[in-house]
Amino acid sequence: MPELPEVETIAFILRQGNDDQPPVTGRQILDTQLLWERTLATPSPAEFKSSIVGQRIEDTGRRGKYLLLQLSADTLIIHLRMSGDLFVEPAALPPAPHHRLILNLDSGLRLAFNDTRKFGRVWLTSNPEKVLNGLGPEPLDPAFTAGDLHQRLQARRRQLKPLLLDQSFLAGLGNIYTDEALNLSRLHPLAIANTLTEEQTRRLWNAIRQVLRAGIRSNGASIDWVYRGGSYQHQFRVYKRAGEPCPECGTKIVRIVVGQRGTHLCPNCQPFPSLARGITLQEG
DNA sequence: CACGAGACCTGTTCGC
DNA sequence: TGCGAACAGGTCTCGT
Repeated sequence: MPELPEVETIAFILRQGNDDQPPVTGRQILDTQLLWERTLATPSPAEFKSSIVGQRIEDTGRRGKYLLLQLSADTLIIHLRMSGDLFVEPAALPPAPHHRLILNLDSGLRLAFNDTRKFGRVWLTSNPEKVLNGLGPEPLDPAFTAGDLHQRLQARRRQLKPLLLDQSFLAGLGNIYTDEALNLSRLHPLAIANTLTEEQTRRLWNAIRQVLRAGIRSNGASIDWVYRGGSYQHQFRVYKRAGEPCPECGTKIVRIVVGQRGTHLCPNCQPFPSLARGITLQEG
């Protein structure tokens, strides 16, 4: 479910609290319940419990789509994948359906990892770099420039959409924000990375950062029954809008499949780059 | 290096 | 109404 803006929002709420739940920072972990074993990537369930009990949650953060809980000694890393979510709730409640891991905290609270589809994973480690080291740059990092993006694109011959979804190329984009960024920058999802001009690259760089920042400002996007609190779905330009008019030109938005992912675009604003592909083939 | 298919899972929505 | 197919915000692995 969650992409960079949703994970950023969750990290913020865990740190600051909101109307629905108090912050978890400062709370000590008293006990754990692992309800679905495969949720725990590492270490073993026994080692997890003995290591984490007694540690305090010092801070929360994010890297790509990974949620980071800095504990007294270790880092708890959580990836929500498609359907994961976190709840801070009274420790006395019976576990809700789909709760996979519960951390009982002091003050009568617990932090519950709820994950309908069971794709989510949790790591407890003293060396978070080991889990995170394959990730590409953070798109909102001030050090990540349009020039950096251009250089990375020129080194690749893949289609734009699957490349932008590749977390080792750039960390944090998922299906929603990729479609939105491609539409905003007027680039076709099947355009080949190393054919982009500097001007097109700059548009893409701007668009990626713009949609991610807008997503964060809206506390992320909520779709169907998954996730809560976000409102960015009301600003979607193309995602899940097949058949509806493009906000720029009114042309009907089209849904295609790219790399087995539903992909939404305006065929007028994002024309298929047949010319660029032809040149590449002749040169290659 | 790049691509596609299949796996991992459960729940909702779509089409007939 | 009922029922199977398609689809869902992600990633990993394997074969070509």
